[in-house]
Amino acid sequence: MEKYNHNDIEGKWQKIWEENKVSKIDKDDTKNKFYMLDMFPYPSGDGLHMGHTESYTASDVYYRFKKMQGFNVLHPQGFDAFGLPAENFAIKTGVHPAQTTEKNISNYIKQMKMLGLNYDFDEQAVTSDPKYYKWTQWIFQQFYKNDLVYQSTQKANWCSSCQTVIANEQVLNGECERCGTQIEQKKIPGWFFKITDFADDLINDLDKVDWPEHTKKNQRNWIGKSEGAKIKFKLTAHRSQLTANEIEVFTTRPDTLFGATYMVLAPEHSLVSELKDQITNWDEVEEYGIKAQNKTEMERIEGKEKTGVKLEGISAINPANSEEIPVFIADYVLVNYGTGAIMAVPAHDDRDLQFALQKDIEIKPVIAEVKSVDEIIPGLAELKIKSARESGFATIGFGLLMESGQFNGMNSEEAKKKITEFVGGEMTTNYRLRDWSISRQRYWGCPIPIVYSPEGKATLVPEEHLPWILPIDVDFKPKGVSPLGASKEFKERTEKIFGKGWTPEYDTMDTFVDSSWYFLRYPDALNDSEFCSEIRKKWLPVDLYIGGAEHTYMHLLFARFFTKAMNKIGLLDFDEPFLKLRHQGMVLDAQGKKMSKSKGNVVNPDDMVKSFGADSVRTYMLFAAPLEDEVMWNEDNIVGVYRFLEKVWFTKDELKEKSSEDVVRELHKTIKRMTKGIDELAYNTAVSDMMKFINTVKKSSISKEDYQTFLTILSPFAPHITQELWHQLGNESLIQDESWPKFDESLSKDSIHKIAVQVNGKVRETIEIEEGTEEEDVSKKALASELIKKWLEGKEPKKIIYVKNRILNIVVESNE
RNA sequence: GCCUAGGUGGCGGAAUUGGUAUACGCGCACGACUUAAAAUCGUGUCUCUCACGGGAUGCGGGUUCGACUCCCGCCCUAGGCACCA
Repeated sequence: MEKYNHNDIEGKWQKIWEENKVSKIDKDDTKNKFYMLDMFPYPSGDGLHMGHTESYTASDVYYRFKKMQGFNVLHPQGFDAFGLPAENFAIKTGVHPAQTTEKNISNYIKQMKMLGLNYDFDEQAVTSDPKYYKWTQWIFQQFYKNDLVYQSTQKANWCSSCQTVIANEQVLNGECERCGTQIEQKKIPGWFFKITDFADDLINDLDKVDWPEHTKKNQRNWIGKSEGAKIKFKLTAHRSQLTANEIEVFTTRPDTLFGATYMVLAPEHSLVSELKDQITNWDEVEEYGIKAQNKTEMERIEGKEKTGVKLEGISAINPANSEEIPVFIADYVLVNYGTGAIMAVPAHDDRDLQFALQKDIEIKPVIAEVKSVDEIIPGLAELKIKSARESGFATIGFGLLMESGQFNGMNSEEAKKKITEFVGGEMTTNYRLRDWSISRQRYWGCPIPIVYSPEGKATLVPEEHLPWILPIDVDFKPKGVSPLGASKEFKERTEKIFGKGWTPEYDTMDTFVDSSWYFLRYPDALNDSEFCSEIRKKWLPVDLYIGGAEHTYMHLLFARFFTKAMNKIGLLDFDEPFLKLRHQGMVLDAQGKKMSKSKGNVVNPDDMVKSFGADSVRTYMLFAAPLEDEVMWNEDNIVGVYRFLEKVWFTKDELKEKSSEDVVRELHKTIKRMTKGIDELAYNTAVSDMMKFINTVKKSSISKEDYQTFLTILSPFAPHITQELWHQLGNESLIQDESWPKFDESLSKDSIHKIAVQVNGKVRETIEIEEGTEEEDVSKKALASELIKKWLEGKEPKKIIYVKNRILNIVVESNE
């Protein structure tokens, strides 16, 4: 008996597969197409991590399964190669990001091949490659021409010491992660994509796609559509004299207008400075404004503590009841959501209530959560106030209006419109989604193909000059402007083409732009004259997309936006990029902790493959937990899968003329379950089904033919060992020649069922019945059992419930 | 704080979607083989009880003949929160 030597087998077949180019497909043949897409990795210096390993194996299994089912499967891979880590590395070491990236990519490819992942690396998409980003820039141009791009400013975290914008995640307790300097919020000018134009489509079209429900829910919440009203409040100053100023608020609850007992403006609201002369505590107001400016958005909205400052000398008039109410600025109101101002109804909004309790503002309930007027008891308002003060929670439900003048007794929904009308407001829709700011003050990104005239007017770089190449003569150290500003070549190139005094745009694009369309490139990755030819576009859209749940919001939303925008322009004839989406969970260490370099608990797939083989690593990754759950990488457990493969290996030496009947039945059952299981990406149970099968075989006997069928269904998980055995049995190429086996429905079912017999819901006996036994006969058999007779204690059954082939419940009495 | 998901043996997990809770794997214990060990094979392994039986799916309630599964209220963990990818 020959030992199972995974290293020899895997190396040998990987070499043969590469030489025979088994990953090549005819891309012009889209008749029976299936587009299987992976989220492409950022090629970091740490190499492929275990999360990639799981996700890519999952897709590789599905790819092999579909291929065996006769589909022409596109299964590409590429690299999201622009990004900050390479740039930071360059700042530290001076090594150019292009060099780092190239090195990392070749390492990634080596690792992917080592895992037996079958990609065609001749046609990749590498976002930092000018051949790729030429089309990123070209799409930017199309967006620009179609009025989907504009210039504006946005607040960002600014580190004055590093002289650069930094991400929220690099801000620790308000300080720069790198140098500890206090972070300020600075207004940065830049380019924006009009994603909000598509807000409604981005919500509604989720109905068209097969995605996890929670992912859809998250996207809807992120877009945050809310129906409400805009209502204007007049302002008074100097002992209640009306001023010319008004505050417009956005509210989703205009029905509670009579309960608005104060107003809040975002500290940055333009009206605040306009009212400077009327505000008698200006110093305090200004100081608060500066503090709020330097908080990140999350610091402002998190936590129960609400802060704010009353604008002394100013009041507003509640347009519903003409009452004079105080006006505050508070940082829990954000300037870029709604109108940047709110009417506050502490009785019916938790945040308003918290603020009101701190500032001792009147709480005025105006909604009774009841269905009929009779249920509104006297003193209800007082009760509600008391409960709000004690619990800290407002009542936010709907119901009938009270304490609201002529609207008393009206239901909330109707009152929304009526009250809005009454005060001259307007019903409107508001979104949480903001336009996409794509400018980054970074080097290692796609240059924005814009140049400025000496007068400062922005113009597109004409298509003939694309790719608008990222200059290489730069110093990576940030100096307050984008690194591209330091390039002599870039400036000279611009002046040479456009004339003296012209300057290029120095910012690069958000790397999310690159990854928002890469899947459109794969079908025709080598095309120099189009981003994708009409023939190759038939591969699109993606049939199945697998990737991490951490991309639930941004990447997936941006890619959907790109698809919709390109559809609108006429570049694509579909408007959803990913028909089916599934996530893979995170891979944690054996203690359930996230793997990170700083913790020193990173597991390297190379080492795992060396010790256990790619087949074991692949199969174990998928066996350890459901795909979408977290996987704890426990090295001790992988031996179970290794032993399973060894059993498969040695079974080759024990083949018999004929399979025993239980093996035949188990085989058909296993094929049936695997066919369904792989299709649903329920890989963990699919692997356990195969283990059960082998356990049956060990106790029985299997023929060569049935053994080969089993190798076929195992091959997507463990392609190397199955191919080797396939070869040893005298066959050619499993992956290229074999099709997915069919199962015999009648053989896949048990003929005898063990069913549980319950008395009053408790299992008291198990009986065996044949397939197709009538309910009556099942009852008879059960009632004839001595054990059951004993438990019935001679009482008459009240009710008998039979669930086919599963359970029979005899109800004698309820337990009273 | 807000949005979303999840809590089942010593551990990873299974449960035909409301029908015999703990499949499969790891670990552990005992046995076989061995001078011995490793490997392999076999048996056992939720818990309390001598037993008859009873109790367990994060905690507390509810619906049902029957609840890991559905409903209500808590607690804990994870992901995301717009310049990391």
